[in-house]
Amino acid sequence: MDEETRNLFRDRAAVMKALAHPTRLFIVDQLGKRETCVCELATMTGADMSTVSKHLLILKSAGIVEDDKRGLQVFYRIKFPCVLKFFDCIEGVLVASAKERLKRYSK
Amino acid sequence: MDEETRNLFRDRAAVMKALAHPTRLFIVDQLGKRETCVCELATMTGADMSTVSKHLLILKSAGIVEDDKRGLQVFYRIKFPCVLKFFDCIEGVLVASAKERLKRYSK
DNA sequence: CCACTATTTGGTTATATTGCCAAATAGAGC
DNA sequence: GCTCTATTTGGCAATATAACCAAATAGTGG
Repeated sequence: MDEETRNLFRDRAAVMKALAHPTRLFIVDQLGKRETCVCELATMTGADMSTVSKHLLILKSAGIVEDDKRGLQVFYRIKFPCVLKFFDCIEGVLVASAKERLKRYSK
Repeated sequence: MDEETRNLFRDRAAVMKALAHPTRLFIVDQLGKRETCVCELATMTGADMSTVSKHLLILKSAGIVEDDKRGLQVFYRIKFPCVLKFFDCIEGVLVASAKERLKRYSK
């Protein structure tokens, strides 16, 4: 594997990494419905606002979301809706795993 | 956010996490082309075979790949090709980020 | 059974991530 | 300017990940 290939997969992994957290996935899912401010996301997730803010920074740095300050509040929205479509694929993986587990135990 | 929702996003994140590593992304990409044995993946990635084996276990536990032992070798193949389609989305995110960075510096 | 090869497992150390608290920043309205 | 609210930033302790080496396991062929 050459340097360039290595860099390509490092960069791709960085984007995936940004998505690889329950709270961040929830946030992305929510932003897929409508743009939402930090305070509301904090209430929804039950996490500290500073924690949510950091999660949002991670998503923003990865280029997945963008923000928009209006008055005191900062609204975040999703930049790449294609990310949302991936959830169905994930869901398929989860369902299949659950079925296999079920089959294993019922034998 | 109720317990059930929390669990759902935890499970989804677990799958994303399995994908959120350069070597594992490379492996998934390669398995998308053809099933491949551990030894060849080790050569391709330049990583220790034990390291590759652990990465494969992570992907397998997540339900993304499956294995098939034939003789001394263990071949891995992808179970959910839809994962591969997500790469295009990621690529879009990366290209957009690169463009923005370029624009910022050329001003 | 022995030697050889492919793979997995265990263990250790280094590094990265997370979440909380406290403090800093920034805009709104009196 | 002061105060209140929303957000971000800094710092720290707890936890999770990763990579390497060595050792164990498993199948092959003499």
